[in-house]
Amino acid sequence: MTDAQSIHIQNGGSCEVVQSNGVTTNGHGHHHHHHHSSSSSSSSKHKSSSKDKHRDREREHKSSNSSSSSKEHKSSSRDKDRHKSSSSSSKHRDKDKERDGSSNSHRSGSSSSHKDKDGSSSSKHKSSSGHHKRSSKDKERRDKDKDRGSSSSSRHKSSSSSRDKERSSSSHKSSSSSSSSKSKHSSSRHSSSSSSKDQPSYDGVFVKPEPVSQQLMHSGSVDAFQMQQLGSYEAAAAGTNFNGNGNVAGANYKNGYEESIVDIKKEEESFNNLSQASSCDYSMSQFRADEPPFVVKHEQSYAEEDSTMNYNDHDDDADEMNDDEEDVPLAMRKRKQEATDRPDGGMDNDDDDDIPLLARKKVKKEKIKKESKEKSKKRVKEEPSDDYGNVKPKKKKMKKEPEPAVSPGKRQKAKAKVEEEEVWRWWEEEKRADGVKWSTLEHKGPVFAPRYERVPRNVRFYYDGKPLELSEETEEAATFYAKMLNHDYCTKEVFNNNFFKDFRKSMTPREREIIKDFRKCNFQEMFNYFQAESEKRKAASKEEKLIKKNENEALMKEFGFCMIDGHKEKIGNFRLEPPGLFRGRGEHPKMGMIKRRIQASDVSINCGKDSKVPSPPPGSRWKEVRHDNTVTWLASWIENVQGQVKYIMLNPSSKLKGEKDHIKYETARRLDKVIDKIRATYRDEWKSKEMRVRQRAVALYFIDKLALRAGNEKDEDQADTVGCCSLRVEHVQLHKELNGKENVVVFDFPGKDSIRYYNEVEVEKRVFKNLELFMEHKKEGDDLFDRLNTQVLNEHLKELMEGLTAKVFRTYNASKTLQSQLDLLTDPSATVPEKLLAYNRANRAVAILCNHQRSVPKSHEKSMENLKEKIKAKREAIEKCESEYHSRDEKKGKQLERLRDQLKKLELQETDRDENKTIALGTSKLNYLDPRISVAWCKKHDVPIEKIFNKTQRTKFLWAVHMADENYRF
DNA sequence: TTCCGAACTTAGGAGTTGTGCG
DNA sequence: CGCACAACTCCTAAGTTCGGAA
Repeated sequence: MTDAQSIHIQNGGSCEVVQSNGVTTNGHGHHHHHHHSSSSSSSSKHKSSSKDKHRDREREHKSSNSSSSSKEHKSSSRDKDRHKSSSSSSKHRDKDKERDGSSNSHRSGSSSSHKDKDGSSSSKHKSSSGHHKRSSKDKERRDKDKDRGSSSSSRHKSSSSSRDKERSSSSHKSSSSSSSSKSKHSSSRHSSSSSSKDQPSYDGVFVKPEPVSQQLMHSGSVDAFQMQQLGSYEAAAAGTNFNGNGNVAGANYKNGYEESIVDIKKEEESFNNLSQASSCDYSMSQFRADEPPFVVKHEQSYAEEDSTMNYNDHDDDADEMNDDEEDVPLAMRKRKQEATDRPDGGMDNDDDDDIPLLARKKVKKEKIKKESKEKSKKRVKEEPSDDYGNVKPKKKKMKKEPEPAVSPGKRQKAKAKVEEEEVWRWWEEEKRADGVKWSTLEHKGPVFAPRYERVPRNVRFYYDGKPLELSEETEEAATFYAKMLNHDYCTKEVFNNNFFKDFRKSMTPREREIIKDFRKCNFQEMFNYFQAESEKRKAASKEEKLIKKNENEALMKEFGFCMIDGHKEKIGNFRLEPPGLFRGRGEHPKMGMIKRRIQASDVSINCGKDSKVPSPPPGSRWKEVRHDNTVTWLASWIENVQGQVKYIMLNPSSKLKGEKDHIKYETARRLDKVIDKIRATYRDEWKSKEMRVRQRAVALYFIDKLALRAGNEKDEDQADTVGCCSLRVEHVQLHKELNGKENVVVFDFPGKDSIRYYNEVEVEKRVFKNLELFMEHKKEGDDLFDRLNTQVLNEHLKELMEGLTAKVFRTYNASKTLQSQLDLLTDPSATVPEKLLAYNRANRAVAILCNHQRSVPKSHEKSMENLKEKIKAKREAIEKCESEYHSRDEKKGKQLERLRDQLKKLELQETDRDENKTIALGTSKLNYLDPRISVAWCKKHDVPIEKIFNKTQRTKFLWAVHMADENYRF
């Protein structure tokens, strides 16, 4: 594999990941401190990115919130910071950044206006914090307004507003200030200035880190790493290299660790690929100014066009725009009207109102309430499958021999293969074609949450300083909050308000009469009690723990498995979710609401027609029992906070899940066969006369190159996060030139789970021009791609390849990247630990591409300090040794060598730990990387599979372990 | 034909367990 | 031998996509 070259190709434009180096992420460590910190000042809650922690704390302080909150800080803060808090601010910030100060003002203004429109509701919330909302929201608002009407929605709206607020406030740390000012928190301006670079942190949400600076990295080479990490990490790859000099990039890679890699190759590669870079690490990205994430290679190729086009461009574009009436933004259709606001202009005339697709936003659904509806019943399809007939013998699974095609008849008796016992080698059987998922299914039903146990009488709830006895239901609600007293959530106003509202609902009339002010509630004693209980549990004797463990196992044995088509399979989540407080991520408008206890009468059971129906708890009945073999769930219920259906399904090791997973990767491999054509097509479409086609082509380019998510529209009662199709004007900044790169697009937006995505990407000129066009006459809350949404995009993709959807690109680019990085980084003659390092780097490259982040472990800072201490001590030892060393002293010489070696190791560890601080490798390994690539790599390089996959992963990927040989290639 | 909800995948954090170290 | 930290498991929120209802 080493030949990297072959590999690269990957995307045409896309990504490539890091070349060699790229992979590494870099150290972020540093980052935090840097930037953000300063910004932190902003009081706003949001967190600034990096340092978040600190900030968080700050916030906490600031925030008044309930008394309770007091403590929380610590732990969570950071994490939260990243996500949650940041969110709000972030958005704004983004904008801020872009516009920065001046603009801000405008915005705010505008926003305000919008708000106004929105209406009342918003105002309220806003008041609290933010003010402005962004235009986008405006749209939403509009929608909402329409929908909801002004009234009630307030909350929601409010939520929306809140978002706005948040955004505003948060806005970047610094910049945001403007907005912030209003917002309560807002801090003032800190440095608003920070221009682009600063990070924009969304305050809340992203908290991440700061960029690391490159600093540390040991070697110079490091830079490269950093770069990569930062931004692209790889970006480097292409672009960077070039720009920077290819060498650099490439080289580093290892260097960090030391090796050098193939610079050359990389460079070449880089050309080919575009890079993807991604990431946001918060940290990184920011810093990385240097590198150019993408490569521009294409440009060259397309350059020609551009040139021509350029001239025309304007014209063309213009024309196009005008022309396209068709263009009307999708939204329009839905539109709400409100549209008026926008100046619209340019883009489409048509659109005048154009409401882009969005318009439609839905208001949330009140559905929740409706739960009743459940139509469910209908489905029951019991399709009689032949198989049915038999009831399955529950016998266990047999291990079947491997006969391929065997009919599904499962049961054969086990032959003697003992193998791993009951492994069901479904991958050796034929797949079922139709939508039928199983023939027979029997299970014991879900395990209910333990019933509430009252706290001892001496553990009291205080109201206004006086102990107050609570009814059972009220007390339970109080304990939900008490258990979280030290969590950051408790410092959030939305959380506290939502909780108190629901808390009051659970009270008896008399209690309700008394408890009217949340600030007078004191949960401290309860909190202390739970802490003590927790300690007690930890301190329990071995016997006690063992007993508990056994009980648990017994439960798992009884309810944790089901019989499906004659095989015993593990259930993924056989316990119903216990009641508690809803913990939404980011600035979720519903955080803090009480998730109520689920009763048998809330649960629908799905099982085989001829199987034994699980028995509900004595005295109760299931809401429904159905026999639908076209779905895979065993039980379902509607969760009250968001009104969505929750399910009990099988474990990832099951056939049902594994088969689907296999299909997913096969689809991605099919994409590999047509990717060149697709890339050529979308490039071509950048010149289309139709605005919608251009938008679609540019969006697809981002999805391919940056591995962005599709980006569905969201309701207002959810956190404001976006994906590719839902990007708004404020999430993107265009720079003709930035840090030595041309045509740079800076993405900064809250993605899934409110994780910040920050990336400075060098794009082809034509893309850049198109973006300018798309943004013309739009304001902050407007959709960047107003004629596009995920349905439209996926419909188009379906025409390009069967089964192709936006998410396939993520899977494809992730797996492709792993394959190419492994080829590039693995030295066949290296030792196993070295190979593992290479594997982890390849994995890291993917994680960066996909922007998989994690909060910095709470103990990270401390552990880094410890490590630094050790390094320092080691250095001193070396110095001492050196001073005592006289050239002929062999002993000393050896000792010196040894010490230097140890130092190197420690430094390596430091880098590695720091680099991984904000990067989560598990998500990509579990969901995006074709396991066969890893299996083949292990087989080829004699690396035990256990080194790569832990036990859970091995069971999930058992099919891959059996299917792939060392020659497998994605 | 659009709209909407059901179904299923992807995601990070909390909590628990394992483990190497001093 | 307890500790610090990493590894892993569990949990459930938050996405995407599909297909059926209206």
